[in-house]
Amino acid sequence: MENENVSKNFIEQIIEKDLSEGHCTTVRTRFPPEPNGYLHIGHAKSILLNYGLARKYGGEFHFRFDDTNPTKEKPEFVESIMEDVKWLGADWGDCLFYASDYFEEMYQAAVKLIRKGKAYVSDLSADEIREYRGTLTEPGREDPYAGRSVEENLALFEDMKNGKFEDGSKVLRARIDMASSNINMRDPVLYRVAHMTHHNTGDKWCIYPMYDFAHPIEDAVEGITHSICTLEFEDHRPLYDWVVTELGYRTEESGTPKQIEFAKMYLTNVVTGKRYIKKLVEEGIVDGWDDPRLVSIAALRRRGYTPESIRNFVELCGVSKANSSVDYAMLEYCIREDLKMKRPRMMAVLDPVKVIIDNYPEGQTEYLDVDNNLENPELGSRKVPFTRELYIEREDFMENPPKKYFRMFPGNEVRLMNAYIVKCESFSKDADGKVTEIHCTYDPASRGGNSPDGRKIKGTIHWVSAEHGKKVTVRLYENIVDEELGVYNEDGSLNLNPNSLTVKSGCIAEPALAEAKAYDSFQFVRQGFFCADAKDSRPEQPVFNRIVSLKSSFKMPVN
RNA sequence: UGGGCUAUCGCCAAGCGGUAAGGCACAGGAUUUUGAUUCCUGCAUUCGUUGGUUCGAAUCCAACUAGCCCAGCCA
Repeated sequence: MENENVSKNFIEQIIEKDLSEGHCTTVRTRFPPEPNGYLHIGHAKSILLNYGLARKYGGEFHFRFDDTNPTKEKPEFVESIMEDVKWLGADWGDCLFYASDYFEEMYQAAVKLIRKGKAYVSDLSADEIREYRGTLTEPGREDPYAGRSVEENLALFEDMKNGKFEDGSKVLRARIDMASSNINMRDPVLYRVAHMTHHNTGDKWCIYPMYDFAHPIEDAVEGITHSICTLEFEDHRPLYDWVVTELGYRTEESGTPKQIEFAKMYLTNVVTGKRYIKKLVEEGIVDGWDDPRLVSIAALRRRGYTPESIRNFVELCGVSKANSSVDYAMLEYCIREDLKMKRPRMMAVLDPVKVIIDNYPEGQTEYLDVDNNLENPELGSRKVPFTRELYIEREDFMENPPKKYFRMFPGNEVRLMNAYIVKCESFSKDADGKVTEIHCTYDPASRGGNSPDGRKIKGTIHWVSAEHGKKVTVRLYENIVDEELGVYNEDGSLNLNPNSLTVKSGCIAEPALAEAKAYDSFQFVRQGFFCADAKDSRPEQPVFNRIVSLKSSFKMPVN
């Protein structure tokens, strides 16, 4: 972010222009979620964008719950949202706000508009309002109640506030232009009646402001300079401007608060829509909002993604106004990049086959010194037990290897990582032709995996002592792919691809891995990055979720 | 078919009248005790299309085409 060479995105350009032309003297941004669900990767972009901008220009970042509609909001969601924002590292300091704290101010603002003749109380029903609004191609018609006097409107609005009217029986509308080509300007509803207990204000209010009226006021009250939101609000900007100028919050010179829109982020091949995620959760297809297959912040955390990797990802994606879908490979690149230097690299065999070293003493255990991360000595080292009987990966042995296969096959020498060079002498198969046991001899002079005579050993494979190895559960997740789910069908049918979750129960890991604690993550040698599941880990047998696999493996030649 | 917005490599994305940054992905090659990493190398004579202005256009103008958003008392 401090890099001078990085080009500025369009929002930064707007801000710098405002700063240099004196439209504002400081920068204040905000992240205003409605507590009606869990945050996902798309929100992370908004959070980090707003937070990053505030930091970059030495301004302030506000975290505000946009809780103006009690019918959809729950305290459970404010908890989870707070946790996620904190985890992402967007430090809001003491700038935590609730839109509901401004209800009085908003009420007074509405009264002000009525006094100016810019708002009126309407008795039209929701259906009637829709009818009067017209369509995309036809203008709307004047509300029959638009002619009420200021005094009448004042009295009616006060009665609305005092609970004299049923839900839906009256609304306060702005008086703008029923013929506007922008439907949002056709006398939008400012306040509706809803006799409902609000999670923050309780039963104090029975009228609640609409987003279009509330949001500009919230921004203005907090001194937000740049109100950054997504593209679908572009058509609302004239209304935002109307509210903020009619109420005198914004003058010609200042120009702030101002709304700026950017394109939402979509990821290829994953379900990003809050609506769909909600459905998956409610139908029990996934195991909660933090199911590792989802891209909610909670899920990414449980899966083992780090805040740093997500920050970097968002940075890499950039900001623009063009609708786009970022390749999932970009996210995977970011987590690999972040973890590779800072996590221990351990050995675990996902699909074990037994290896016996015939010339190694029976009953002997050697503890070999192994660096936790060859590229980062700061991570120290550990002792790994080596014995006569071991497990290696089934795919690391082939009876009839194709060309350029340089792992284990009869007569070939390979290096057991950090241990010894061994030569495959023989093997046995069961009735189905499945390899059951492989016999090797080892070169005692090659301790640590060195070749004392300098001979080249092309293949290095990982292994686990049969005697000391511990069982761990490993889950290899595939992302839930849109097409396979059928989430976009008319009937909203959902078909979960059975391959989207694979449990490999037979995984044998080196002892150190059995001690993993929640959220500990490791690079399993040649298997990718894994994270100890915070929800399912048991002391006796930890569960690891794969974060992302390593880039490639041997590609079998096609004959 | 009213209004708003967008269009630059497979995917993001710079560029703001002076002759197409960068990243991901991909493909070669070198090093390697992870077929990982690292390291080189390659990867848009062309910017949705067609015209125009200009010595010069992805950048300005015009027309067209495609995609997204808007008719909640949701946000």
